[in-house]
Amino acid sequence: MGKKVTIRDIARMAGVSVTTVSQVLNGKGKRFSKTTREKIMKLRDQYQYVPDFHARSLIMKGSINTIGVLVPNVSESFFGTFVEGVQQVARQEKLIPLIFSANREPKLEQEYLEQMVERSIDGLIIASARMTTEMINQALSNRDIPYILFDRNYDQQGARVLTDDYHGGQLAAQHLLALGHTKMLFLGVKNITENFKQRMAGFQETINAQEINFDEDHNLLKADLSKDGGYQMARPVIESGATAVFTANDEVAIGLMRGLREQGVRVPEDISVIGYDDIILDEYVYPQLTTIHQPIFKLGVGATEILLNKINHPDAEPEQVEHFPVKLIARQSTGKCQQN
Amino acid sequence: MGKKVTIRDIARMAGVSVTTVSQVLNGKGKRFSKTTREKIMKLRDQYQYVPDFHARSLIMKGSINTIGVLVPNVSESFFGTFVEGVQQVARQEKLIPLIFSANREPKLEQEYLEQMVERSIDGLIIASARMTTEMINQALSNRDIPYILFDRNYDQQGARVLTDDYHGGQLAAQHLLALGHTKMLFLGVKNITENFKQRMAGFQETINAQEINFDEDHNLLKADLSKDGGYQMARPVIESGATAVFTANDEVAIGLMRGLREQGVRVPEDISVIGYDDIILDEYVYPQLTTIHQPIFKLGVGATEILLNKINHPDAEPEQVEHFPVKLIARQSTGKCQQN
DNA sequence: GTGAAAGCGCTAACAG
DNA sequence: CTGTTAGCGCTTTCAC
Repeated sequence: MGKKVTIRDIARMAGVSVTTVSQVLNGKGKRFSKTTREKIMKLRDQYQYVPDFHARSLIMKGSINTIGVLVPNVSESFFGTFVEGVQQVARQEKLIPLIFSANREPKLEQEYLEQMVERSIDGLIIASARMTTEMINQALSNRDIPYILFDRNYDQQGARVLTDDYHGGQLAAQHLLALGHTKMLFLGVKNITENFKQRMAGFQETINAQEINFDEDHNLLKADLSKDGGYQMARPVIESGATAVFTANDEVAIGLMRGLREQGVRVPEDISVIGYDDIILDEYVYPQLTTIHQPIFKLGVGATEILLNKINHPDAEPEQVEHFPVKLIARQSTGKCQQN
Repeated sequence: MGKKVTIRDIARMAGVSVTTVSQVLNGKGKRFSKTTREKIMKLRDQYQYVPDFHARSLIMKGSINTIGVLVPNVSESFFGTFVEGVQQVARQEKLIPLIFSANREPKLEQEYLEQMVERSIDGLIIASARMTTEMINQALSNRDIPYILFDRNYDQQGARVLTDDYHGGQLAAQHLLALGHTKMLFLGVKNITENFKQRMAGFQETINAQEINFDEDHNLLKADLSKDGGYQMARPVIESGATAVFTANDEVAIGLMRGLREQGVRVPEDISVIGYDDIILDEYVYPQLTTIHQPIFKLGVGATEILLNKINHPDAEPEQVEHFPVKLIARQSTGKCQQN
């Protein structure tokens, strides 16, 4: 218990040189005698020698097998599942994922990013819709650490995994239109980012194509991006007179449903609600939430795979982008428009 | 873009020695001329010099301001909230929390623990009910890294934050008894750990004291510790004939409620359900979940504070234990027993 | 005011 | 088969 055992201690005790110990312990010791090897191994076990990580990575730079994962908020189911996807491939590849949850605060994101740089991680998965490429490069001190982007602005550069948010918006609109709704609302968010913009654009344009009016002045409401955010918007939603609401994501939808219920509004009889993401929760709320499915876990897997690829082939083609499909999952929170 | 700028580069460019640069950059440069200082600062900004973390911690061991947080599963709301608590104080204290989510796999827990040791973190928060003190010490290579335990076996040694699980079980029983229930069930988990044992003990003994029968053969069912686990147990719960169920935690309760609903059983009219933890979700499900409240966020804060204290005063009193209160939150998932 | 030198714990040529 | 030497990037005496 206590003081750290160094490679030198082991060497001294074994009566050999430091090199020998190092080599043997790193499996490069074929050339040493069996006796020596065993002696060293025994000593290592006995004193529970663990090589110093920092000393090690000081020399073998870049090969530490650590990746950083920056998410807005681990405690959201969406990012929790995403991280699980990352972890799955990380484990296969013997990578250690360092998870940073920045609480949606740009300053913290920046800080964590810098931390990761200092710790010379091998690569980075950034799931933040807020940061611009510029901010990222800034935080990365213009070093060429491979990173991949997720859930964020399309116009940025960089390798990334994408889902078609525009199409997701279309699917939501088509579903609601097919159910006969004409008064529809998009419950967006205050700090709008590109992915949400796209969802709304797909939604809006599909509706407008049916010669049904939808414009930002009358059919757009803004909530905080959370369950509570959705909850708070129940009254405004009711007052809007809409019969169907498409929300920025499932968290907002679940909050909204709670609010509606407390106001005595029935879902879907009075108002249909459709969310976005397909988080696990959707099947556990009542009524079960109709939503646009994103393959969240797979996104985590995909992001990690692309990153790995970038790490292993730094000189490869410039920007790798992988597309993942979205689809409609019709459950119980949407129904025929009853207002005729 | 590219190659890393070292302190030597800066020194060379400034025409001074490495020492000077180091001193100036670490704020210990009062003794240097203003000109020199400014020159160095300028160069640092210009080349975006960031000191190498590993080189640094190799020398100044132990003062890196990093703590490790090992949780079973970040994507569970409970641990997500807990981690947020940790982060709050971490940020105030300028600590970087490294989050590891071990997916409830002992092997992974062990592996991550070893990783943290290698990276010479300053301290450790272990939220795993599975690992024994022995396993932990083993993974920690018997080094004296301060750590604190959470959500786990009481009989273990070590500083920790605790809530009174036994009392929580009592509260649940009292609540159900007051509602007139006599046929009660504890929906426990397969891999039982001390915290769950305690909950059940408090529950069971309170009930037995009323001369109502409750024994493990008839009144205990075991589920996987997850929403799906609870969901799967709906049928057995119904078949048991119980009018009230106390679940191991809220996740299980929420899953169970979904299962019951799908089987056409009403909550609370037919069966009352009471959970444990008071996760955020409880207010968003329908009916809102009655539960035993644990101050999850505060537990995270408390754990971190104790750890910090241990780090800063390694020689202090042996084991610090902080107790946090639990309380009953009566919502809508429990009601009067209708079976008379 | 400033710098030379030592060394943190480790690995990797290169000699023997 | 094994050891010597050099050095990763940085901080820290201590001498000039």
